[in-house]
Amino acid sequence: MPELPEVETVRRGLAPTLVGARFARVETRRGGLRAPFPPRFAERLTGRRIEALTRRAKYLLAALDGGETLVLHLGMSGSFRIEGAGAASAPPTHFPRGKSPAHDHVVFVLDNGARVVYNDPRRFGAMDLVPTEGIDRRPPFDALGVEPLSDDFDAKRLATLSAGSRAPIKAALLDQKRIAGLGNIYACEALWRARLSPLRPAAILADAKGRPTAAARALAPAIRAVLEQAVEAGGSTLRDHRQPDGELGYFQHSFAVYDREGAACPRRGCGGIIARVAQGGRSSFYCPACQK
DNA sequence: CCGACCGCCTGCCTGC
DNA sequence: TGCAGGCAGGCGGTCG
Repeated sequence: MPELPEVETVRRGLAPTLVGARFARVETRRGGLRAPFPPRFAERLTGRRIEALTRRAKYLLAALDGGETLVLHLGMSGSFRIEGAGAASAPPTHFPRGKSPAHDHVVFVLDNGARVVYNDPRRFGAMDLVPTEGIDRRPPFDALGVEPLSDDFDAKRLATLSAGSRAPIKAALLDQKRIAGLGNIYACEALWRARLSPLRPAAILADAKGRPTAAARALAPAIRAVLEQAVEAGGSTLRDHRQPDGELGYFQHSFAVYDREGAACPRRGCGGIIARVAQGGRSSFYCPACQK
């Protein structure tokens, strides 16, 4: 599920339960996810206090006392749910599609009585434990681009990191080394808002001197707006665990173009039909009538 | 250096 | 109804 807004929603949902608490016990139910868990993972977490929970791109960072940070990534299908103290209700008896207890891979038992359970059917997620000191200078964080919701991101920055690129603009938006946190959905949605075709070369965002073009001045605010609105809505597909069933789960949202192939373009007076094209093995959705 | 492609996993939907 | 095939919100490695 998780692009930047979903990860931010998860962060906000988990923070009240996690921050200030200690890990009383950590259960790993397999040796790892996409990669093996680090050595002595559970033992190194046990007894540690979570001092802060932050987000960088699509990563969650739980800074612990003792100098290490728990790095979490949800991959394609990861989610957390909170059970016990701090949860809105009893453990769920109903799991959304695919989210069976068989895919509960890690359980964090906290000293405040809560259990934070990580579920991930496809196991594309990741967990690591790394020194907090200098974390930004080590992989994968050293390679991440600008945070699109930060003050550092604007049309000028977008132009700078696109100048001279021969990649399609859609591919450039998905490149985490340029902009960190955009995924397929919000890249499609931002391009629609900016009326730009995903097929155009990224280089059109900068002029010959690397200055932002009108396209960049449309796209940068569109990226920011779609992400801000999605965060505001609690993520497009995840609802936070303040929901009555106590679960971080699905909240279907309506998109302008994403997954709407064949539907009418929602832009007033456009009348176009949403198309789908494959780019780099990913689907891009756009309106050929109004996105040029 | 860049960009295209593949593999990692499982579940769900489609079409035959 | 059954089943093969395609597809999915991410990432990192390889190859040209």
